Amino acid sequence: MIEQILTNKVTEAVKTLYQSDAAPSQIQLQNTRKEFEGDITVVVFPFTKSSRKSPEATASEIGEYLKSNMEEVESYNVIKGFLNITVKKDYWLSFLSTNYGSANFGFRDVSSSQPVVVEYSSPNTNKPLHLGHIRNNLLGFSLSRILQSAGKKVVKVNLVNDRGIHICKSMLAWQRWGNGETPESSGLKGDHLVGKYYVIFDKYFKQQIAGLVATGMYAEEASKKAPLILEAQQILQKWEAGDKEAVDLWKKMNGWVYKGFAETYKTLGIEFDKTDYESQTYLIGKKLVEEGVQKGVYTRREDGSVWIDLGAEGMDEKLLLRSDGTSVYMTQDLGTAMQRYDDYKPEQLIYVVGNEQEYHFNVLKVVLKHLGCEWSESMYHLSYGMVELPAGKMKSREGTVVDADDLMQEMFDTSEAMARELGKIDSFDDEEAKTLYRTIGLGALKYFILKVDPKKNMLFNPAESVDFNGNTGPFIQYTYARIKSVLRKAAEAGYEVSFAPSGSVELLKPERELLRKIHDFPAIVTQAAELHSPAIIANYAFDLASEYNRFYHELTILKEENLSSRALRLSLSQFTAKVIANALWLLGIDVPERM
RNA sequence: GGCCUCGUAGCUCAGUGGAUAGAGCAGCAGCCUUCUAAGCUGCGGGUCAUAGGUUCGAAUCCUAUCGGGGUCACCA
Repeated sequence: MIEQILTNKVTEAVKTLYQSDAAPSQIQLQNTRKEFEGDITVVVFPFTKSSRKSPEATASEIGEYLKSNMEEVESYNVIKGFLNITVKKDYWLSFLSTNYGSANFGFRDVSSSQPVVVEYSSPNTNKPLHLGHIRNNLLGFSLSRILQSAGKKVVKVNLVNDRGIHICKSMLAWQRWGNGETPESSGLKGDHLVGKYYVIFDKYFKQQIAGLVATGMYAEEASKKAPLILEAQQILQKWEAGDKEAVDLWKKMNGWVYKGFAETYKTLGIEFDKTDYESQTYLIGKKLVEEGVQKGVYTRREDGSVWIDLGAEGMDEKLLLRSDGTSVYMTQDLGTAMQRYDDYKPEQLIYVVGNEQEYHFNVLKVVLKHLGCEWSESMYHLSYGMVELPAGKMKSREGTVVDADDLMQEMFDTSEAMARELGKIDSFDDEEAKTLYRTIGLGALKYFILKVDPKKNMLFNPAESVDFNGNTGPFIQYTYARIKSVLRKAAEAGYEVSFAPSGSVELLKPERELLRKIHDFPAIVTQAAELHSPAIIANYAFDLASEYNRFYHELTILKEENLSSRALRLSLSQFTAKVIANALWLLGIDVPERM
């Protein structure tokens, strides 16, 4: 890579010219801004201390040194403290000809021995997936692909929260008001059916609370004493005791939900290597807590509850086990983490979980450390922000959640309407058209969500998310499809899409800009993996597509009569298509051959 | 209240130590006998929340203040 060579040569220049060692952090390279001539810019301000000359003079001296000592340098110019280097076209052309046919340009082979474990999705089994889960799923899936492409072995894990009081609420409501309704009899997706009874529970529960409050009870007390919640707790106790009736119902309803989830995951296009269930891992956690008590790092109180005091770490006292011996959230996560470590000895253990749980994960890390698990340092919480709606926050109880299945269907419908309006599918058969609606609808949704920095809260505006113009997934997909069309036309005309480097071919500005952009891709993948941010890839993909569109409009391709130029532009187009496809693949977005 | 986090154009977002802070949307004006107009070009739009500080250089780092969000459960 040219950047590496340049870094070395600049170090050498500073050493030779000023008898001084430049620290790696002092060597700042950046892409030259478009309004100036050049490809790569060296910022020379850091060297003026050792040169004891003006920034301009320093830049000129280094520029002169590079020009005579580095064969890739064509020329240079100096503006203030910025040394703009123009790289020889031979470098660019050889970069193009050696890489344009490579299927996995920008991706590294998997080289790590220990895997990175990415846990994401992690749904509760009492209601269907919603918009918040979509952000989670897309981030987790995309991050997995990014890490893998940066050379990591990746294991994608889903941790299903299949036990607890919330499930029992749905079970109770179904027993009482369900009349034996099943997904088959109702025509509802399993997860939606179970979610329906969760809502029914809540409705009657609220009525009971209101009734108790009317008799003079405080609301807080009423919510603990309402008959429905007491019954749900009884079911939970029965379940923990292994009561057959409770367990059978639990299995049946969870089965419906899993079927529904599987469908949603499939439509969304995400998958897992392994699925864990909390009903199986919470016991490991309990054992760990016992161990901690025996080691004396956790303390058991008189009532039987177990605590850890994290005052020394600037945190609170934290409950690890209830007085009745049942486990809490932290207990389960301890168990799950330990199991992950035992199974994989991961290089890094990544949790894709909302930022409202930041404190929880900080505590989890420290609690494990107290147990002597130094590996807890390798846990990384990818803490993403909430998805807000124009009307405000999503609240399941107020019916303001955006259901995942509904949302995807809406995207498909909109893309269909749009494609018809634009007359895009006249030559498509039904099957191909349907695939296109899905590809584009999902492309719009995924890009809309992934282009935002994970850690930030984001606003989901339904009207804007179905927009297919501008900075959107479909714009990028369209750029790809158009390149494919050009390549098809070229093949029909008998032009060969191959590039033989030739000294006589010119490299015009739009071509050079496009090549520079493509040249950045491998570095972008590395950066995205380091920062755990699919948004970096998304924004890059848009920049690249924009760059191609400028190239496309400024230069003819098929009508170009100079053979070398046409070959250059065709191979450049093909290269761009490949990189766009690779970038979108990292985001889990498919590309259409035609649109 | 303690801790965490965010605040950039009318709106949604890029930009985390470098040049005159960028896109898209929305608004206005152009471009389809042409390789796909889901596109391209142009115009207008900014006290980078505020005030200090560090630095040759700050939207970016530090401190304080203001504003939004989160969190501090024998919920998950």
